Amino acid sequence: MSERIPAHRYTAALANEIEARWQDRWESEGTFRSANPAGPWAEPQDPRLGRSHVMVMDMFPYPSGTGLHVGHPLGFIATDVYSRYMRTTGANVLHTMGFDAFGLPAEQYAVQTGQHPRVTTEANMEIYRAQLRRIGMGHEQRRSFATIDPDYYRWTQWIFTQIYESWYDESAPARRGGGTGRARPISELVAQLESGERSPERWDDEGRALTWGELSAVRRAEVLDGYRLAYVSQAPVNWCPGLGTVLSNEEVTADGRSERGNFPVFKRNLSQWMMRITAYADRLVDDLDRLDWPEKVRLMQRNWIGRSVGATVRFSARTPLDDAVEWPLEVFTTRPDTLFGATFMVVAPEHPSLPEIVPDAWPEGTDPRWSDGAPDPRTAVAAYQRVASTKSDVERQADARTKTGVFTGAFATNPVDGLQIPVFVADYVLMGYGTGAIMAVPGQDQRDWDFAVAYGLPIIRTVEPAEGHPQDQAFTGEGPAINSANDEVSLDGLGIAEAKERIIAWLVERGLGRETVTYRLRDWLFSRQRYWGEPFPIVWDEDGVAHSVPDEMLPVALPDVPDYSPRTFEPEDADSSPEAPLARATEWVEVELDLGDGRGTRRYRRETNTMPNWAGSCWYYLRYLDPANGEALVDPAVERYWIGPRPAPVAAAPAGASDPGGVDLYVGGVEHAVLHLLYSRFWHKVLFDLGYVSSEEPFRRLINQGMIEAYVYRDARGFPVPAAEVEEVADPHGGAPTYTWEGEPVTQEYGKMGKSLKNVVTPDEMCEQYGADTFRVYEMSMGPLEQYRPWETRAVVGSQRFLQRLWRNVVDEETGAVTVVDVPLDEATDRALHRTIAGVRADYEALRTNTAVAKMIELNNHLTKLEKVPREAVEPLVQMVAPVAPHLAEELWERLGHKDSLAYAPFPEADPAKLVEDTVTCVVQVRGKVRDRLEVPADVDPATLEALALASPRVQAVLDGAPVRKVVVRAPNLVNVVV
RNA sequence: GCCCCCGUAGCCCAACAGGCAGAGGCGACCCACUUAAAAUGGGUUCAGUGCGGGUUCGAAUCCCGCCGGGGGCACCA
Repeated sequence: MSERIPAHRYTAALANEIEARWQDRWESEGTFRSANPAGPWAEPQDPRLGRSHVMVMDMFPYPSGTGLHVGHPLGFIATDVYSRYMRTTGANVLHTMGFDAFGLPAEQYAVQTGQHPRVTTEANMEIYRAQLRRIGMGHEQRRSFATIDPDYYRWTQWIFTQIYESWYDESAPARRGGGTGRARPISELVAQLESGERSPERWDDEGRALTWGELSAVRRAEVLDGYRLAYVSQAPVNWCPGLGTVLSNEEVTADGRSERGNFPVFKRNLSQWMMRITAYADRLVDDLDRLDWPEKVRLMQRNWIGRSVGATVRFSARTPLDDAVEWPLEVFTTRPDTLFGATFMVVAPEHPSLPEIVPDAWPEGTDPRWSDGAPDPRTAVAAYQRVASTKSDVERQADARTKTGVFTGAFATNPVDGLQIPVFVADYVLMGYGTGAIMAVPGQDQRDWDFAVAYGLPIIRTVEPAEGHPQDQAFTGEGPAINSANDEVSLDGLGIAEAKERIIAWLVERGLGRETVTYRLRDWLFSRQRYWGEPFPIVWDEDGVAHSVPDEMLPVALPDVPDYSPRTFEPEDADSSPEAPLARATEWVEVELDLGDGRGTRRYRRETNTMPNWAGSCWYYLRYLDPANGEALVDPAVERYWIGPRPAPVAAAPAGASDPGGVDLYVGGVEHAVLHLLYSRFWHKVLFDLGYVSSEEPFRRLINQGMIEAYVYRDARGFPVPAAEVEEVADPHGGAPTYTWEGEPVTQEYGKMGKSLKNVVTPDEMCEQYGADTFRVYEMSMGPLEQYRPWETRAVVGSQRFLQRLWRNVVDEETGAVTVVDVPLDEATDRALHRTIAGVRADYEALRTNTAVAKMIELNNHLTKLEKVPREAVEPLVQMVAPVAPHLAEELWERLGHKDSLAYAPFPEADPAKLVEDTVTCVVQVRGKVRDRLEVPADVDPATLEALALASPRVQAVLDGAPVRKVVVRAPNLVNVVV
């Protein structure tokens, strides 16, 4: 059996041996080291610094206990191929990989096993490192780190301190370009407060404005918290008893459950750390235009930020029983042009003005539908509030269609026509958006229409509906305004945009309203009640005032504790409260420190929350640049060199846009479209504002790699069976095949790869059975990087055959001797070679590795057919293959007589003269259908070509004497005869 | 409900900027090597581009409407 296989065939065993050897050599020679211009690793003499540079990055992995499956390295291989290609073009390439190592699974595993999460996490990282090495990743090892390294999280804490010690000054000029608004050190705000330039806006009991000097330390801290970019707030947050922690909005799904674990989430008022990401909402939206990112991701971020431009309009509410008292009630609307159609108002159940505006008794003639059978408005509103507060988000969701609400007994004055309109309370208006109150315009809003119909309220159309628009629906489309005039202003006949402009101008003039921008984005909840995360660099003094820990005391190390678990609760126990595990480490919590603020040594309590998992991934790309720097998170010259703004903006940027800088290529899954990528952009912009980085964005170009999916087979009971053991049974009648497992029929479905689905294939198995290079070639030839595709192990052999043929084109399988000959290329081979070089180069450049591989297979197949393989053809092919199959390529390169690694050997150049053919095949069409083909000189002139085509007997036969109306000539490729 | 992406051979995928539908791989079939099988090598097969219209001399490609698949958002005023 095996003894019949030629001794020097490129088998999995030989591949494995070659691969291990080259991996050792790359490591010992430091092949993938890139050169830094400054900082601790400065190598200013490195010749690459004078050439181009590129930073290539993958979203770093979380080292889970299950290791990698074949889907995970797809993006890693793609970036490795690109990096290896770029090195052969002379570029200084930075490509490394670290680990996102804080996080919930390690902590949960630690809780189960009693092992420290650091121990299990580090063991997992070792497994990942071995797996990545085995598939031939050309990562620069010395730049790798994990977020749990104290040297790393020291700087994560340092950035937190910078954010904490900053405020957003809306009126300060932007650091670069036009406009205003940037983060500034809080000390500059304190100076303004001290000098009286800015008022702390605090008053004594008599209403006299207090000066900064008159405030107590506690009240000063409170004032500053109103400005800081990181602050503690007592606010409704997402409390998840099942996980024992609070969660950010981004971590809660639309149906009110935790993204991780799928536990119910409740709104609770709790004191928590927040990040003022909302201060950056505009820049986070606007700068998306300057990035080369998938449109889909940019759209998701725009939706998440949810900027909408509209107007705030002041209505005044009063009760019929007490005419004298008027309460201003502001609404936010994106359609101020429809103000004349506002026939009622709705406020959220939590609206703070409700107690003031609700009267003691129903007004005369209150519609019985409005009162919900309650004896008076106060009872009705209180009952409604009670029901609304107990409804979970899921329940609210479920009743989204039916509109419920109750009349408050109050009326409001519509400022455009002075009409009295009833004020309702209803839960379809949310306190968390706009002002928590709306003007209801049933004519132009379907929700308001539904409510109006349910409660018998009037409907006035103020936009002329389009022809054929159903009579029983709101019209939300474009059309001329109608019924929209008072003594001073008329919108009638105007389109929506013009009408908005005119009415806003009128409202402003009368002091009744103003243009307003609102956002769906909320501040980022930044604290978690977990053990396995970065401690906050914050201590609390005995007055309850927070202080940041001085830089020289960083890192604030995570202490060892006997018990890693936060207290978790029954998932449905909404009344439980979070308890952080660190709070139990009393020796760590209670400290005496001199913060260097002139107050001397004092007693403090450490903050016991930890940072969310996103903190470490917010800025790791910056640390890759300069990981050994102990003085700064990154040397400014190093940052400017690698990711500073480029001279030209990205291709799709709007005219006049400047380049924001950032990582040249970032590849990762679309699941991080909002969370990680939004948080990271926010931190980066703060660091930019404070002058620590020259780039305005972290990731200049982003690609979302597709997922590798797999078939799942289930038995009669619906349980997954091992996919690898399933047999395909061809249908004898040519229909769809069926599947069996251990002789029993099973069903096939398509989906994710996962342990519980019993369809996991690992890179280790593939390396063992085929070799790493084959595995890499297969993954890269399955399709475009962005595409989702099914894994098919039996198809891997195609890639192996390709490498075997390539091997055989250089090495004799029986003797191991190199068989290439030093003879000049025949013309066909020469042309094929240069066409391939040109094509492969363009494909690598554009990350189209699948088509690059196809072209190389084509050339290789051509060489296979030659009697002897010329060196002049196969050497460039080996170089071209190197980015995808680096071990095999290095081995062949060495056997071909080269001493140095080909990692930096210049990529072959195509000779343009050999890309143009002397003769080409011209297609002759009649009425767009191909009727003949002509071999013509490549430089044939159109008139000659036309004559040739018309003279073609086959064309004449098709024409059959019909008059020719027109002849389209695209010399030299095509002639189309129109009759 | 709104928005985005994708439908090409039995399967995975090519087709650059509208111009010959096929580069590559898997499978299937045939042949060679083999006692045989596997492995390897050589060859063959297979769609008119989801459906219906339109623009054009010419459409997989552009436009409109459906159908199917995937994803995002969802009482956001």
